[in-house]
Amino acid sequence: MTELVVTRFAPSPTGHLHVGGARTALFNWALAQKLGGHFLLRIEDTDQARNSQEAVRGILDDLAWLGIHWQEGPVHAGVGGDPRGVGPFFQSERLARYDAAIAQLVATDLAYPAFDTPEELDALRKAASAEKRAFRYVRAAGWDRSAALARMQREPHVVRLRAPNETIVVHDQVLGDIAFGPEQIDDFVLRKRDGFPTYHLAVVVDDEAMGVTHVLRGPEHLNNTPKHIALQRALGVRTPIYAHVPSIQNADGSKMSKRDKDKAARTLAQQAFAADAGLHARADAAIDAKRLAGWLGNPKSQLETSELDALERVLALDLPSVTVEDFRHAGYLPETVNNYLALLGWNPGEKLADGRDREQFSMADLAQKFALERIGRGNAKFDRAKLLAFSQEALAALADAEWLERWRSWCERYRSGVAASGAEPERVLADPARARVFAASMKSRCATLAAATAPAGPGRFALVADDAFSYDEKAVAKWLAKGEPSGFTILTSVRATIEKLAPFEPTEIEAAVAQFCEASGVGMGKVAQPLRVALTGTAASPPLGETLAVLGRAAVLARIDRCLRETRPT
RNA sequence: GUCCCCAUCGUCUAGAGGCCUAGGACACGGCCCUUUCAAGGCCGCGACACGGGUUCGAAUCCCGUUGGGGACACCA
Repeated sequence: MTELVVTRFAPSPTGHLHVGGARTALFNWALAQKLGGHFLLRIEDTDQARNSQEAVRGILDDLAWLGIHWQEGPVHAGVGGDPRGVGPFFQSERLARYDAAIAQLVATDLAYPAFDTPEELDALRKAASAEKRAFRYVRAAGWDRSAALARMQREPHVVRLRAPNETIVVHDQVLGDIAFGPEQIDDFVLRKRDGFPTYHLAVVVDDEAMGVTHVLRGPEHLNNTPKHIALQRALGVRTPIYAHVPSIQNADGSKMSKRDKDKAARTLAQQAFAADAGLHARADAAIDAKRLAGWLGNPKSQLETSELDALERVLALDLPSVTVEDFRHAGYLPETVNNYLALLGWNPGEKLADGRDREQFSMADLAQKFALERIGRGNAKFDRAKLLAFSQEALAALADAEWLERWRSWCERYRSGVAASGAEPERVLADPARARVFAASMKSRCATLAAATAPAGPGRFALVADDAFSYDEKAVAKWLAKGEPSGFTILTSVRATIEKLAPFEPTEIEAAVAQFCEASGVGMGKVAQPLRVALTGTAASPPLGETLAVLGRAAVLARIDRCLRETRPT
């Protein structure tokens, strides 16, 4: 009888999923798929101090967007997971289980109550560090069990495990066997003063209760693993298979974390305020002035996610993307994020027919090919340029209709930001034929969905009103004012051709313009560039046929007229 | 400070003792294509951290050095 493979992702609800967490979730999901097992989601909300419903919702939403679905876990108002959803798996709702484990351990004298105050422990730690030795909690000599148990009934206390006096070997599937000597496992806390379990207890009890067979997690947990094994032995339960994946770092080698955004925001905000004191008024409208001042002055403080978002918006800060939501906002496809993340520390090890390594794969490929043996051991730096290149390629590979659908829903979700940039997606979306041309011409020109609406982006010209763009002076001088005949003259005559043209589609437009060139004996550039300047304000745009077709005849004529009116010297 | 982990082009990586003159991708540079901007095609630049072993033979195994990362909470 083979055991059902169960993997899990167990985030604590402190904000949107960051890339490291997303990759861990993805790997766990993939392993379960590969082995025909279950992937479950468990919210580790045992810290009463930092814990938010909003964050839970955000994480669930992030996972659902990525397409990482759980067979077992929280059921949350239509977000992600299996509709049969077993759960909810919130540790805060499972306190009875942890207490039962504690009772068992205390009864067998494998755990004991301790009454030290946080201040006392703090003093001990300081003393240890002053003497340059490692602090290790040990039960005082002459400890009286029955007195302690009696005292436990009436005094606030924590419960600690009696750490075993033995070396514990972790059989890590990525790193190999790692030995931890007894001096590295002290009598750590299992249950806090507030009655909530610590992470260590909750994780061990739940992994056992949920039948978890494989634990894939970040490297920060490696040193916790011997503690977990010690606890499993005390409890008399199995030890799952462990695998620790390397961390994801910033370009400078520091660990990639949510704090990076906060730090970058402080620096950028200070610069912005220094450059323009008037910005203070705008910032004050968005977030509490006192909070803002406190945060600016104290590098250790952090803004709430909502405050940070508000500040980012009003000051137009360009903050680094670190969470899944950031990348979604930045216009990446979920499959691209998954693909890139998976490649950070894992690869399928396949060669393509042309000799290149397989780097691009789908979720289905991942589910089929994922294997622990191919997880790398070194840390990986997050390379935004490569992600962008992946995004570019994935977007270009989409069918026009698909691109359009993705772009439409992106625009809807981030409507306010799109509007703030001055883009009006409805302008092209309103007409299916024009929308399709837009999609086709944006696909190879946009590395992200957001690029299409960006203020200086390639789709800009099609998304603004006919009188809402300005003319690049240099382009006007070079392509309209100069030459014999001048661009203005050519514009006037080509206008007549355009006015009569039907159907108004890329191929026909291209042909008509080519014919016009032929007939009037001027080169293509002499016609195309003046048209581009008149239509988009600049000399750069998609091919002429696409540019005109996207705008539609009425807009094209209106823009030519406006250009003649506004830029032609009288 | 103590403990743990890691180490191939700038970055992600392939590499399981001879297939390695170390392969691919991104980035970068050049050329081609071209009505502009892209996209695409071709070419180029570019790495086994260092020092000792083991072996007929080391990027690959062992030891040390150096460098990087992580952990040392009543956070997870």
